Amino acid sequence: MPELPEVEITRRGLLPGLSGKTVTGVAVRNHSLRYPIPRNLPQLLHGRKLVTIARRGKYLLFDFGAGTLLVHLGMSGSLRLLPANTSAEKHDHFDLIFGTTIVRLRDPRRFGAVLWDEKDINAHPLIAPLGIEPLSPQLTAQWLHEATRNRSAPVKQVLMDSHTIVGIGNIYASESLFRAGINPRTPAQRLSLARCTRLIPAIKSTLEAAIKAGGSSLRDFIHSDGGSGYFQQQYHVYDRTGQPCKVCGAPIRRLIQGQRATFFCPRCQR
DNA sequence: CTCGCCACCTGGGGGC
DNA sequence: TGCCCCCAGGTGGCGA
Repeated sequence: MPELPEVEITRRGLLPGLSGKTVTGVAVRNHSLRYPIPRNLPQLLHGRKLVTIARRGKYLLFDFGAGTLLVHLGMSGSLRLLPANTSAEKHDHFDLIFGTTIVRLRDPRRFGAVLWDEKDINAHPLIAPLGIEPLSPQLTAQWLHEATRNRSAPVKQVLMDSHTIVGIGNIYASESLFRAGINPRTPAQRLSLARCTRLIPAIKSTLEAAIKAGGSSLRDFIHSDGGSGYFQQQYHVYDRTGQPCKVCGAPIRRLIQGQRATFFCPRCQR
């Protein structure tokens, strides 16, 4: 389910209801996610007060001051705020309980993660190697141009490489390249500075639009089906194989890059 | 270093 | 209805 916008929408949806609250319990129904959920997590978390929720890439960082709970939603994860007496369903693996309110992780494919760290979170082995935040002012055309000079891989795959830029997943990589008019197969090192200058605002506007679309139905996203904000997105190319380009009418094409589907307009994207 | 491929896991949809 | 195959929004780890 989640790329950066969905993770950010989740963060914003959870924060107001949880900041300053104290953990009264933890329920783990299935430890076997991408990494095992620590066996002693209930003891580790009990009685701790949540300071805030941050985000780094697609990781949610529940900041308890003296420690951090890392949560990754994988391909199919979602977090929702629910009344504490809500019965758990099949793929509800983990609850963080704050009195009468719980945060529940549902993740059918179990590619997600729930981990605990008491050291400097920025030094955590899963966090330290992460690349630049796409919505930060640090990400500029010049930065991208320099960062791609030795990258022979297709630009689409470089956009999805979390050690370069975080948060851009399969959907928004295709959508950003469409907005920028760049063919996804272009070797990243062959992007001119002028093309980087088109691509950066395309990435930022794509992600910001998705956050905005999700934010407009935040209540639904967090409180009901976990996905309603997401599907209001209007895709230009993603999952539109054979349908006419909304700009030029040419049929949208699908190809495989790194075992992932890529969608693009062969006329608008050169 | 970078690249390209594999693995992890479950469920939904289409074809027969 | 059942089976089989393909597909799915992520990413760490491997060998080359």
